[in-house]
Amino acid sequence: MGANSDSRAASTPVFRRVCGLCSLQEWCWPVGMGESDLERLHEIVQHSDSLPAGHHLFRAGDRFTAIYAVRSGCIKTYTIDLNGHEQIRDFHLPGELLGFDAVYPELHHFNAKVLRPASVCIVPYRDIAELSGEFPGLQTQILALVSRDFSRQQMCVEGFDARQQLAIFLFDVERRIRRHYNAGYEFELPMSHEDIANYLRFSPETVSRVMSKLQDAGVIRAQRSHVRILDVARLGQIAQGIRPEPSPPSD
Amino acid sequence: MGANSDSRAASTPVFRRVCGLCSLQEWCWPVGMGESDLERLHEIVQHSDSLPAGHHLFRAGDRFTAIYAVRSGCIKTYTIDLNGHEQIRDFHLPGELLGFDAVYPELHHFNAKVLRPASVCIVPYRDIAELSGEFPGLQTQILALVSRDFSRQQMCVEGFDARQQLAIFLFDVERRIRRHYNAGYEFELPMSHEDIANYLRFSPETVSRVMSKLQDAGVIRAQRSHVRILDVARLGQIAQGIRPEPSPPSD
DNA sequence: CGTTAGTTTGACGGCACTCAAAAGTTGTGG
DNA sequence: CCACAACTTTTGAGTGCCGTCAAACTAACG
Repeated sequence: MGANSDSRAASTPVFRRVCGLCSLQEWCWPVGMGESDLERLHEIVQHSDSLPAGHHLFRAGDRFTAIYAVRSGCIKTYTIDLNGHEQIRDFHLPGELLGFDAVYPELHHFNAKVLRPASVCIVPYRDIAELSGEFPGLQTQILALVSRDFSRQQMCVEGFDARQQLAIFLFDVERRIRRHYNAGYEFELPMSHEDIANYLRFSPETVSRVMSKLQDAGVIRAQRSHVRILDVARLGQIAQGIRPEPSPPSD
Repeated sequence: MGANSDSRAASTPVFRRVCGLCSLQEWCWPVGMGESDLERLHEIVQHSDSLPAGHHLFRAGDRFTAIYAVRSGCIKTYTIDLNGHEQIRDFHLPGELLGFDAVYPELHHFNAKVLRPASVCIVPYRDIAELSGEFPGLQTQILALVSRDFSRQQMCVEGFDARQQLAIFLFDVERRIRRHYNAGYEFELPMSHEDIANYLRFSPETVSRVMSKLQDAGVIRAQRSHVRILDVARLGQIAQGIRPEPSPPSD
């Protein structure tokens, strides 16, 4: 799975070729880290090869050993409920972390499965704990990242109807994708309608219907998973529950 | 607001009288802490007097300075959306923490308001960060607490219909209350039906209706906010989405 | 080119929301 | 102690959104 313990060329600082070049570094770890810190960090981070769709990073019940950072592709975390139905907890795109759910009690609550071919960084938790002692800034950074993901994940539950929830979802996913691949509000949804429906807790048919309605309204253009946001402002308004009706903000 | 800087009698270790006697200590902080650690901890923790219902611990937009631990009473965190409607994020009962939402970017996202007269411990975040350097176990403990609250808060969104969601809610609240006041599955809901409805994202009428149905089914006995769980096992099954119908687990 | 999985579209039904009013509870002042 | 007001909870009737079931359509893959 990993591709870490290979040739550590002596002359050039190897972390430049891995963590140093990684587009994630500004997101994942404090930018203020010095070179020696980065080198130290690189020693404990494992970098995976490309993982095929369907591959599991970990499964519910696995012992918690590491935190993962997505470098490319898409990974979903999910559980299986008592009726055997899949329940998706979150989608993880490049620049995002997963595995924190398991910090306590050191067991994974979720399954993590690759949706689109993905490569990840694997950060052993024990080493993080050690490093935190040396660099107080690191633990603050970790809490900040957890806090960020925490806040974000609550967003999609905020919608009052399917239309608003889907608008929030599209708005959010587009923004997260654009951070790494800017393509002018045009993008591929890395997950199926069925997965979206599962995540937002409605049926695949509803995803389709609401997409069509948004398209009819001229807000987006969507054919299957290929989406282009035509009216960003309007989509944002819908996501925020602003109806083009009455009710001035002065309540 | 605080009542911390009063007579520190020299002879008896004062932290015993405050943090040492506090019923929260086993929940809030590592039990493995030595006496000197506890003493140090007590120095930085402020203990509030009883706060009246309606009092705000902090408001959205406030600068993040401290984490709060509830000692008694009930506190709700909520936001106000663009239409001026309150949206409750969570209820905080004795033994639980709040304020972590603001770790990044050091601003509170939520309002925190006392529902039932409450007393809290106030832990300045700067001091926590300092202490964490000395005691590596502390930051692990904090992450664990965040992780615990994180997991718990996701529960109530898991229900597929009002019946299941309310069952989850009652089951959860009863358990959390019983941790500190064991009264044989009989308890007072510390929040109004309107707050419950807001939190679970349905109408107060639905709360009433579903409560009545659960009572008719002999699962609970409920008059207004006074609730007694009659059939714990059944309530748990409802919460887990188990219908007394077909669908064997072999899918 | 056939098979399969995923998406779109339609018809129908049920759960929960809205509107509305009655009943119960809490707080205040006489 | 009682009367009244303000609020919360309960109960009922009507409506709409979304889920289920079903079928047609499209894309992907061998």
